[in-house]
Amino acid sequence: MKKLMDLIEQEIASAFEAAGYERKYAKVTLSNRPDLCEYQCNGAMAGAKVYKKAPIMIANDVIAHLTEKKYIAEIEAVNPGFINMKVNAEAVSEYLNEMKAEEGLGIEKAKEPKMILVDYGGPNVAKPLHVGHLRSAVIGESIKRIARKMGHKVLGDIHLGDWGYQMGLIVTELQKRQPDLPYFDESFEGEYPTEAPFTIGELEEIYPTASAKAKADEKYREEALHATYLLQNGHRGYRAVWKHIMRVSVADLKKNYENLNVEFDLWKGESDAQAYIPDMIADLKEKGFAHEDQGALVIDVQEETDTKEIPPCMIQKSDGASLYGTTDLATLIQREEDYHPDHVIYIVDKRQELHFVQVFRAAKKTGIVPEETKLSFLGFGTMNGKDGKPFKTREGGVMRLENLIAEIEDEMYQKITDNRTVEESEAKETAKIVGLSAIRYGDLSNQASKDYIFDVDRFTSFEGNTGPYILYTIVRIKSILNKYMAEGASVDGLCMQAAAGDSEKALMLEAAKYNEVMENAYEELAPHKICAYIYDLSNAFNRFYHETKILSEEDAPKKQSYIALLVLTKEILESCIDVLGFEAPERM
RNA sequence: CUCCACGUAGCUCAGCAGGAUAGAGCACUCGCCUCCUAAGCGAGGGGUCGGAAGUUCAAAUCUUCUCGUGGAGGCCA
Repeated sequence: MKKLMDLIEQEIASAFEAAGYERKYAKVTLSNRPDLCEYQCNGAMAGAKVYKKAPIMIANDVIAHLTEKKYIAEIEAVNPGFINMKVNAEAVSEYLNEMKAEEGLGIEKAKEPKMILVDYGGPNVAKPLHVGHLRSAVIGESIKRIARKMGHKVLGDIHLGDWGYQMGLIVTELQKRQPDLPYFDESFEGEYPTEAPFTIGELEEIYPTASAKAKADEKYREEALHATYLLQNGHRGYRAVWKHIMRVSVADLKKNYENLNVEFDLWKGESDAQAYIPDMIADLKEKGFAHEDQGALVIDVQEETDTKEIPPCMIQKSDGASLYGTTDLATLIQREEDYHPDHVIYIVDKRQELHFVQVFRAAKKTGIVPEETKLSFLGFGTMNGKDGKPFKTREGGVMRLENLIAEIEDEMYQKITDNRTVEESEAKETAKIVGLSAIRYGDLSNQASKDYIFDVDRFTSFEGNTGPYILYTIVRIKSILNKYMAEGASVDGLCMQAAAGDSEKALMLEAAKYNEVMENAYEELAPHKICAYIYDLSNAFNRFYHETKILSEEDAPKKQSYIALLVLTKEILESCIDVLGFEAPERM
């Protein structure tokens, strides 16, 4: 359904037209002076020059020609030329009733759904997830869900780092430790064991050990490089080891992402793109897109309008090996073949921006990706500790994601048991749910592109702009609705009446913004706008709650109207937190 | 050195397709539970929006310069 602001704008636009002014000046915005009005239009001032009239005259003119007044209840021109409006409470309640009855709470879904692919996560196999992986996972998941909410067809791809030197290192170290394994017996022709020769714990230890050895020992490094080469060229035993690594590691990653409530539709990785590389390189050479430069194979991506030098996109090192640009391009070929996406969104550390500029340009220039396909880079900032420096453990090491989650859950558990007496198992479960909201909301409430400070105390607080505060608000509503239903009444099919009080109307106007906020968050790929919105909505609800005795209201239609408003508020909040990737408990 | 991002209250952050008195939260001071979760609500103090010019009727928002911080700049991702 249409946005409330657009409905208001239509009325005022007709008045602009009737008064002889262009409709485009009728842009309506939310009032920045809530003490004066609810909505405003500043078009009279914008048009003053064109029409050579004082803004206030235009404003008065427009008001005089306002004939449709379904939504605009009060309108007033104020110097120098503001047009201030208040909305008809009756129309707002009707709007909300319609919204409540609709499937998607009034969201106007895309008429032509796009195929969108979100590339996020990006963990390396055989390495534990650390806090650096949090942002990509949380932001990507949210972008995916927002786009889905807007009616698009969206696939999330984890894009595993599962190929290359790191794998060679593990194979080499494993061979040193267990040389008798059949994988390393060149004459072995039988079936390899189905059981992996290591656990995830061992794997996580093998990699850093091997990496350290390679740095210290040139010979070891060469062995690892050779193992990498053999693996990539189909060495039977190494491939079998690689499959074990993948199976063990992916199982562990799935578990960890599940704990974070992050779900990938595709578990593709760099290895999947590998098959496309030889043809791609041959093709790029043949068509003249790629040329040799200082021994490496590159694609020029410099454009005339550039103010700075953009280095070429490198697709092959001088030793013939491929590198991340190669894989990223090949992955695009694969995606084009498999899904033909209209839009690919990369959720990656912002420091990789230049690399993606190169890849995007190369992809477009070479026709790997059609001209009309949108390629977006959503770069996120660093997660810092309280000291403003990259987040570390107390000992100064890299913090594992699962440890961070556990720490937050403990903190939450403490708070829950300190505040109320709850059963052990329920407290644990609630701590988990609320803890996750604290982490995600803490991250998402900041603009993705900026660095932010991860402050455990602040994020787990129940006060202020935090996940727990939002959940607390939802729980409050649920509690009232449960009591209402316990009296034998049903919450279904109730309708709202026009708001009688200020806090009620404020809550209603806030609720009416839902579809607009969601659309805007989608267009700008900005989950933090949803956070800001539900914080406002929660505040509006809590104010209303404080002044209004809902269950003890004696006027039955009024009471039902309150309940209907509560149901709608709850549904909006739940829809928003779902898009942010967490949910509300029954009690807390 | 070149390019990019950021700089808003003591702290953490919004606002930045220009609009009226720059907003929250935390912290600080005060008030509100015989009443649906006080993990709440209300009130108060706290700002030359890093600095300087410019564009405009109007600049935190746009442009240029400048200072500070962080980042990137062909064979790691």
